[in-house]
Amino acid sequence: MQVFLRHGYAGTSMDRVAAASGVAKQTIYSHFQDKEGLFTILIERITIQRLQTELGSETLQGEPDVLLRQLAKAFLNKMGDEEYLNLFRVVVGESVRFPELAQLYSRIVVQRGRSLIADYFRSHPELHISDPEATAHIFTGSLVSYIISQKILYGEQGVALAPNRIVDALLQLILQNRDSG
Amino acid sequence: MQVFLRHGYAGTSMDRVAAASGVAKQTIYSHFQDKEGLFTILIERITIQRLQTELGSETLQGEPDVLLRQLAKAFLNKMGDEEYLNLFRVVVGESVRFPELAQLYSRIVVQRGRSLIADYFRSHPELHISDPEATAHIFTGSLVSYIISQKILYGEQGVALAPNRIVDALLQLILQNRDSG
DNA sequence: GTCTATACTCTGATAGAC
DNA sequence: GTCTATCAGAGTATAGAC
Repeated sequence: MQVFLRHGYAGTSMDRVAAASGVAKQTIYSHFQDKEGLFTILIERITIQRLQTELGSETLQGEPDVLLRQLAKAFLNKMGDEEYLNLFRVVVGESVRFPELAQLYSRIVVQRGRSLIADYFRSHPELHISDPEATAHIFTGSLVSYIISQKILYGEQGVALAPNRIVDALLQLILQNRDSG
Repeated sequence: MQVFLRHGYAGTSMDRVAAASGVAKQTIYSHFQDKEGLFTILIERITIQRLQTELGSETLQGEPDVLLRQLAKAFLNKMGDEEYLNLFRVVVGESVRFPELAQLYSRIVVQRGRSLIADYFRSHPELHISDPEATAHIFTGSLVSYIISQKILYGEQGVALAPNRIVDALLQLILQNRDSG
């Protein structure tokens, strides 16, 4: 898995996989059909595993300004992890060759997170959010694209943009229309 | 170039490059140092070329609600183009192996677009945007992540989210605090 | 055309489970 | 003693960089 995440599908040789996992090549081929099957199952496994690690699918509760800020921070932390970045890189990089994996990732990670937040927005009508789904996308999307531009495209070595500024601006936009009561 | 964009770096053979470009392999090696050099120069070239096609680096002008909507639509159109999607896939997928390319992409495409919009926000104080740079990131980032989730991760085949809903929600958030005059 | 890398297979040997 | 899983390595056919 580490090898695939680091070198991508085409850049990974079965010899290296065997060496890294400490087993004989033959053993791998007795458990998995071929390279493609191994890759597919590994990515599937780690993607689903990520879901459980991340959001225990609990419903979100708490004061909007506190909870949303906390959520944003947790989100940035999780996605900033090197293993997570590599998973994203591989899924995006191989999305043409392995569209089912990309779709799995989309369903499991992206859509799940978005609807969790959308539900939260729906349960807080005082925020006056007319389209919770779209607003939830803006919330998560701003954070995802921040990680992409800073950590994946190494934009932080150019003009760095502090994470707090994104979070502050985002919360200001989302909360500015709520009832004062 | 088409071959690299479609199959990634490791997945591209020089034989195929030669066949696709209609020249002999030897000719390629007489013009470029090696596979890595060819790849680097091609991606550099198309990235820079994209900049000019996209935003002629003109300053943005016009009424916010009109201009921003128009800008968002144009943005979604450009990024939804298949060649553009493939460029993004390759740059992200190879960002560990070719960090300079990722950074070039970040500087040329991401940061340039962001500061163009930030400048526009700065020139419209009636919008009361306290952090133009961060807000510009939210604007572009929401659109980029929309394209990623819909077109790259094929999320549109799951729960589709109409582009208009994103744009509407985004404009509502950004414009809701402006002076009525 | 050359030389290397790679996906995948075949063989024979080793070791533990019952 | 048989069965099953594993291992190490040689071997094949093909693709690929140059």
